[in-house]
Parts: sequence; C-alpha cells; structure tokens
Amino acid sequence: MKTKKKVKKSPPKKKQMRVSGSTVKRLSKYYRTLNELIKEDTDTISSEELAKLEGVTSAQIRKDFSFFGNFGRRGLGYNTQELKTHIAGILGLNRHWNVAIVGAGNIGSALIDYAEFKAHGFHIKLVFDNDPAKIGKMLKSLIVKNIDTIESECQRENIEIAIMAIPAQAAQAVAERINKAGVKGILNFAPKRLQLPNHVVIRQENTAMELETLSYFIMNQKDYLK
Amino acid sequence: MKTKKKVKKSPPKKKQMRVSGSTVKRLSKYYRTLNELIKEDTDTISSEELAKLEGVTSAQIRKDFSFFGNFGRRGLGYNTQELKTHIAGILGLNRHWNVAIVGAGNIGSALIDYAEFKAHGFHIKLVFDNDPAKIGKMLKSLIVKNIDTIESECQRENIEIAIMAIPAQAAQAVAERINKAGVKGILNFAPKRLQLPNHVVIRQENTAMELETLSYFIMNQKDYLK
DNA sequence: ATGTGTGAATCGCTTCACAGCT
DNA sequence: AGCTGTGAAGCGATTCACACAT
Repeated sequence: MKTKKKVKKSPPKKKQMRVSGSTVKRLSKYYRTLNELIKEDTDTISSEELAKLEGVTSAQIRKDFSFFGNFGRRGLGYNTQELKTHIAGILGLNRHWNVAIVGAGNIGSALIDYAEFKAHGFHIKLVFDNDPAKIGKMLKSLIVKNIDTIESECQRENIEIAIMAIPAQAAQAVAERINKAGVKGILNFAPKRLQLPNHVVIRQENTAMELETLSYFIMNQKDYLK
Repeated sequence: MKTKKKVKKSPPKKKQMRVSGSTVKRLSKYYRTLNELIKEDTDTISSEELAKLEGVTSAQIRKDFSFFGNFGRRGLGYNTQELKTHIAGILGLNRHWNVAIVGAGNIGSALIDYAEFKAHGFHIKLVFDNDPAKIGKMLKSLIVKNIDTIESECQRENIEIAIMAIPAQAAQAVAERINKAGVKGILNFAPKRLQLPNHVVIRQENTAMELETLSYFIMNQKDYLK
C-alpha cells in the first residue's frame, strides 16, 4: 500500500529535533538586528558578520538556522530580507496575537503603548485592574476593565496572551481564571512561580532577580561568562 | 562567652569552580522562596521539599549549594534562616548598592519605588533624563537630573549599578559615559546590545523578546521545555 | 574563492546514586 | 533512618572542521 508518510519534503527540510529555548531567544535577537540592517539597506550578511554583531559564534548562528531550514546561499551569505521573513515565520510574528494586560500599575501602563509590540503582531486589546479608582478610567489608549469580568472579556476579545503585572499574592488566582478563559500563554511579571494544570506556556520576568544576578557577577567578575 | 561551633578554619569550603549563570539565577529564586518560608515560620526544609516548590530536582538544589559550602545538616535538612543568610552573602544582598536609573520614562518610573529593591540592598539614588520638561521635576521621590551631568553625579553619589531605560539609539553612548563614571554593572532595558571596552557587567532585559519566545512556544507546545 | 550546512567532537550543566554524617 | 554532599554518568548545547554549493 502507498503510505505517503515518508515524504521527501524538500523546501523547508524538516528536522525532527527539539529546539532549545536558547535558540529561540537568539532567533529573536537576530530578528531585531536584521530589522536594523534592513533599515540601513544592508541586503546581504554572512554568519560571520552577524556573529560579530550579536556576540556569538558563526557556527552557533548557522546551527540555529539549521533546525528550521536552509536560509543561506553558499559562498554568499544570507539575504537580510528573506532571513527576516523566515525568522518572523518561525517566531509567529506574521500572525496577529490578541494580548491582555492584567494590572494597571506602573509596569502595566509602561507596556501598553510600547510600539514595538504592535509592530510585531502583538495587539494589546484589554487592561484589567481590581482598583475601583482605576476601573472605567482611560489608561493610555484603553479603558481599564474590572478584573471580575476577565473570563468573559478575554473570551469575547479572543485573547491568547496575557501579561500579568500584579502583586505576587494575587498572581496564582488570576492565572487560574485566565487559564479558564482559554489564554494560551502568560508573561508573568509577578515575582511568583505560577502553577497551572495544563498546556499554558508561561514565562517569568523578574527585575529583582536580574539585579541580584548582576550583583553576584559584579562581585565575582572572573566568573562572569555572559 | 565563646560558643565557637565546630568551625574548621575555612567554613565556606572554597571551591575552584566556575559557577554558571543558571546557578546564580536559581539561588536568587531560592532566596525569594526562603523569605516566604520564614514568614510562614517554617524553620527547616529539605532539598526535596524546596525542589517541589521551585520546580527543579533536589539534586540540582544540593549541587547549586555545593559550589559555595555545606549549608545543610545530613539527616535533617536546611535551616531556612541560615540558608537565607548564606545566599544573601553569596548574591551580595547584605551589601548596600547605590543605583542610578537612566531614563525617566514609563519603565524608569515603574522601577523607582519598587520596594523590593531597597529591601535587598539596592538603593536608587539618582534618576536621569535628557528631556528639559522632566529635568528638575520630581519623579516619585527623586528629582530628575540632567543626563549631561551623569559622570559627575554618579561619581559624587558613588553609583555602582545603573539601570538603563532609554531608547535603543541612545543606549551605547550613555553606556560609555556611565562606564567612564566608574559604574560596575548595567541592567539594560534598551533593546540594544551594549559593547563596552572593559569589566562592566551587563545584563539585558527585553520584554519584546520574551513575548516572541512565548509566541514560538505557544505555536510549538510540544517543544516547550522550560 | 567564499561561506553555508552539518556530522563529529567537545564542553558544561543536570541527574544519578551512594558514601558519609547526624 | 534520613538527608546531605559529591564524584561519575548522562545528556543537551556549543564549537570544530570540512564537504559541498555557488
């Protein structure tokens, strides 16, 4: 019988490998650099040149790309525009993501009109808070919604990503409600590890921890790696 | 009276090993958890129990500590208070750090009165901006200084750490001035890799990159590792 | 001639497993 | 008996080095 399973897929030469978080993070950095290069009308770059800009090795860059396909031309290098498009596809930046911010405090409002988000497909649709003094008021371009309505509002606006910027002690409960509302990913600024039952992707952001790491490496400079 | 314990000459059993960034970051997490445990009057914890709270293995925790000394008691576990003190010492949180914030925008002002900083030794002494409309005005508890005075002000206040929250295109130039003023570490929120000639420790913070990583893992959940 | 793509070698972090202390 | 501390094993990520494409 004809099992068309073992396809010889040529174009994006599929690999069956796990991609590490570090590779994804680097792709995101390359993407940033490529945008700058394109702005400066650079249309070709070698892994060696890009490596210098990023502070990594050229082998690292080629290996990172190799998980996803063959984007370069031997003897020539990479076309910046093409490469950017490939990376955007990998990271999901061609897509439109609906985002909600939970917590209308300092960090929440700092993020609302961060232009780079919208430029790369992240559209902030909702802001929530539990403070009656804030609910109903405008915060930048959005009206602050009551956090009690988070499930229905998120469903109505089809929110897929939530950015949580609320106190640590409230974080777990809110995360569970967000989860029920069908949110697929959370970027958590609350200094608290979230425990969710299922497939929600969580990333933790913690400035205090970064400062502490900095502090350690200042005191132990010889240990400083990257 | 001299209640000298069984201390043997060099208590923190010096190792000659490199400590990885991941270990330092985890220590910072353990430190946070320990503070909570102490608040709840837990005075002993085993590596197994702590591991469960942190979402890592118990071997990982014991190994992390082992780079710095023997903090536990076999058959018993760790005293939370002692362990906290040890970690604080390792991370330099017993110390007093003078910190400057560069950029009185959204992020800068979000950070100024972040209470946790001061609680762990990070004292924000100065805020800079280049906007005449902001210079001289109060921002939270501080007067915004002219960025042109950054060298002299940082020297006068003995600033060791700078938090940069300014646009990408200004970042490199400011970093160089900060460096000349003797700052030892930079936490950089500008989406731009800083290239400094010497021993300054730099950590990069980038929310857009975190969102992009989140986006990738939402689309490829099976790949999601941590 | 140049620079990619990639198996193979290497490096470094994590986990195992158990000796040793309380 | 219980749990730490740690060499050794295991494993994933990075770098090397070169065949191959242009």
